[in-house]
Order: sequence, then structure tokens, then C-alpha cells
Amino acid sequence: MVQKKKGPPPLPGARLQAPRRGRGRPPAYDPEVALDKAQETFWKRGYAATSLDELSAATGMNRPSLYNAFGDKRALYLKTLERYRAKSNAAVAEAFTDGRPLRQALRAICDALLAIWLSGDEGPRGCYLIGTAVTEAATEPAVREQLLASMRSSDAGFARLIERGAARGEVRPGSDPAALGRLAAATVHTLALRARIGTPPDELAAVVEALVDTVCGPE
Amino acid sequence: MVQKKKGPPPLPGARLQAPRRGRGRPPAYDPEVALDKAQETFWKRGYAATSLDELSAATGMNRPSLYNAFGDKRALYLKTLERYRAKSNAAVAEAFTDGRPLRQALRAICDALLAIWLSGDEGPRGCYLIGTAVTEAATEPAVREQLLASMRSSDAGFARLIERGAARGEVRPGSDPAALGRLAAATVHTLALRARIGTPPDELAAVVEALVDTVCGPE
DNA sequence: GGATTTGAATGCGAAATGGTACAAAAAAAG
DNA sequence: CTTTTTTTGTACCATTTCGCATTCAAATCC
Repeated sequence: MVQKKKGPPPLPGARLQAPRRGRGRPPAYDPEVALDKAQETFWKRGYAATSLDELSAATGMNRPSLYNAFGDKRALYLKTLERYRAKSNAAVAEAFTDGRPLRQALRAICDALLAIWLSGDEGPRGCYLIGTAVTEAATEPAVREQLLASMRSSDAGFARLIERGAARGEVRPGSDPAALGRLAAATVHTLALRARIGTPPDELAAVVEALVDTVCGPE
Repeated sequence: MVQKKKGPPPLPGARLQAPRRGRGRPPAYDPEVALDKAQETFWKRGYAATSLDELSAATGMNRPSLYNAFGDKRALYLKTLERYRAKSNAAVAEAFTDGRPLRQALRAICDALLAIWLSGDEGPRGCYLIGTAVTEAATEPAVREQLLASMRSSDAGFARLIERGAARGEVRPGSDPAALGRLAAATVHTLALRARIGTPPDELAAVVEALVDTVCGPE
């Protein structure tokens, strides 16, 4: 049996004060922090170059535990991809939707993403998706699908954001909002790439300002 | 001796009609086509996921011959990166410098790059650098340097191109040419990414038009 | 307490990996 | 022809890699 049959676990009718204490030995590691550690390893070295031994060392879990908790390397990686997308979306969701002035929204979105992409103890790592998943996209349909979904979502977000800004007169006159939306997405992509290859932060800021000025006009 | 000492080979004074027939057994494979085949393999699968056996199969050379000709896997990969950069630059050099109208130049540059990025028998592969090198950039300084150099070069190219267009009045009035140059580079990057993950060509064309319209104004 | 259930730890084994030693082969040079 | 030079091809080695079988440990239920 390759996959442990889970099925609906018989709920312990009484006492579920603590969140569903299981029946057997309790896990020694928090799956959330383990996923974080695994993601850091993939992020630094890439998917293919990361071995299970490295993942085991990074998470503090030995290999059988990794398998039991997350499945094989590929499944573990896909989980980290989804998590990253969710966290990344959450980091920018507010700036996308809270109706602040377009100029500020664009800057806030880029700043929030750059904060993620420039973090890390051993130098900037860029975007997790663009730094590790794009390589695998050519051979892994599941990865490609996540990338496409991510891009569609951000494309749509920028389109709405700039459309709304245009309706409020915050966009340079004579511009096509749809075109500016594409350029905003493109800017985010170039930032993701440049962050990983060590572009100095002031150059990254200049890229952001180029977008803001082009969309909203000079300040 | 890890590296074969080459030194200046004693030129054969007489007969050099055929291009310098060597002394020993002639190589069975053209190094240029072998590099092309190796690059195709890296391009599809990524650097880390490509094994020497795959490279050997793709090039038709067995491993010792690969080593003799190109050094180890890393050296071979770096060679393919340089070649790609050279060919890629050559493919767009004319459009960058021949003084044609800015609108046409931008389209020609993007079209030439997309022609490379959408080629391949097994689906589009995107940009070789962005599809394979960006992942390695976090751990391989030599790769990172090539990426930085490539970006600096294209940044400078777009800056000059759009500066020249601005001087000829081909740029939307009130725009900052430097900012538009950065957006042009960003557009190329988003195209490189989108091409690898299978974005349909008409969407790619829309991205190009978004750039052209924003830089030069609506047609 | 003992039985049961669940996860952890050790360690095995088959395959793949990067890299190399060494001899056979093919050409030119003498 | 023989020698020399360069490349090819076979075989090999040490290590790493993935995945799993098995045993050990910790918790709950009776």
C-alpha cells in the first residue's frame, strides 16, 4: 500500500479540548515549521539539487518521517509551492484591495514582495516560484499549472487595480489601463529575477519608481 | 595533471589548407553541435536535473570524451551559457542598432527573442538563462555573474534605444526615457518567463503591444 | 498494568551519479 | 613499416540518492 489509508478518523466523542489529541505517539515536529525549513532548502539550492538528506537535516526529521508526513520529494515540494503562493498572496492582498491611492498601492505591493525576496540569512533569494519552479515547469505539469495560476491571478489583480485607479483619474491620461496592468506584472517579474541574482536594492527601487511614474505620471 | 597543457602549438609551416588538421586521431564529433545538444538537454531539464549520462546520450559522446572536450559538467554548462548569450545578443543586435523606428525596433527585438524561446521540438522552453541559470544563481557565483552581465547589457541597450527614440520624438511626450527603458527590460523578462510556462502566443503578443503602446503611444 | 495505535530511529539495498583509469583505435610523423 | 599523438570506448570506483522494512518509543484506551 503506497499511501496510508486515512479515511474519516473516528472522532473521540468526549474530550476534544486540546485540538484533537491523537491516539498514538504525538509528532515531535510541527509540520508548519518543517515545511518552512524544507522550503528554505529548496529556495536556496533549487528543487533538483536538493536531496532528501538535506531536507532531512534542515527539518530535523529523518527520511521515513518526511515520507510519512508529506509523501515523497515531489509532493513535499508541491506543498511548499502552494504555501508560498498563499503567503505571498496574503502579503499583498491588502494593498491590492484596500482602495488606497494607486501610486501608494503599487509601491506597497512591490515593497511587500521585495521584503520576502530579499530576506534570508545567506543573501537574497528572489521569488520562490521564479527561482525554483520555473526550471521545473518544462517537465512538471503540476508545477507549470501552479505558475500559470499564479500569473493569471496577479495579472487579474493588477488589471483590476489599475482599472480602478483609472476610474479615479490616478492614471496618466491617454494610457491604456490594460497595457499598464501588463507592465505592472512585468515589473514584478523583473524584480523577482533581479532580486535573486543580487541586484542592489537601490536599483530595484528605481525599477519600482519607473513603473509608478509610467502608470501614474511623475510626482 | 588536471588540465591538459596546451601552450602555443607549433604551427606546421607547410600545408595548412584544411584548417589545421591535428596530429592524432581526429575527433568524431563537432564540438559546436555537441554543445548545441548539451544545451538542449540542460534547457529542457535544468542544470541540476541533467545527468552526465543524459548529456552523453544527447551529444553522442561518451563521458570521457565529454570531459576531454569540455571539462566537467559545470564547465560544460558555463560554456553553453556563454554561447547562448552570444547567439541571443546576435539575434537582436541589428534591431538594437540599425536606427529603425522605435516602435518597429521594440517589436523586432521581442519577436526575435520569442522566436528563440518558443522554439524546440517538445514545447516552448523560454529563455535559457531565466529557465535554467536563475535557479543556480543563488549558489554559483559564476552563473550569477553571467546573469548580471546579461542584464546590465540589455538594460544599457534598451536605455540607449529609447533615449535615441526620444531624441527623435518617437516616445510619448512627458515620459521619462530611463523609466521606459526599465519597463522594456521588464517586458522582456516577463516574456521569457511566460514563454517557459506555456503562455499562449497571442497573450505574449499582447504583452509586447502593451510595451510598444506605452513607450510610443497608441498607433 | 497491558493492549493498541501512532510516530521516530536505525539501517539496508538497489540504482544512479560524477568522475576516472586504461587499453584499443585512428590519424600524422619519421 | 614503426613511433607518436590524440581521441574513443569499456570498465570501473566511491559516493550519493531514494525509498522502504523493521524495530524502537511514546502516547491513549481498556
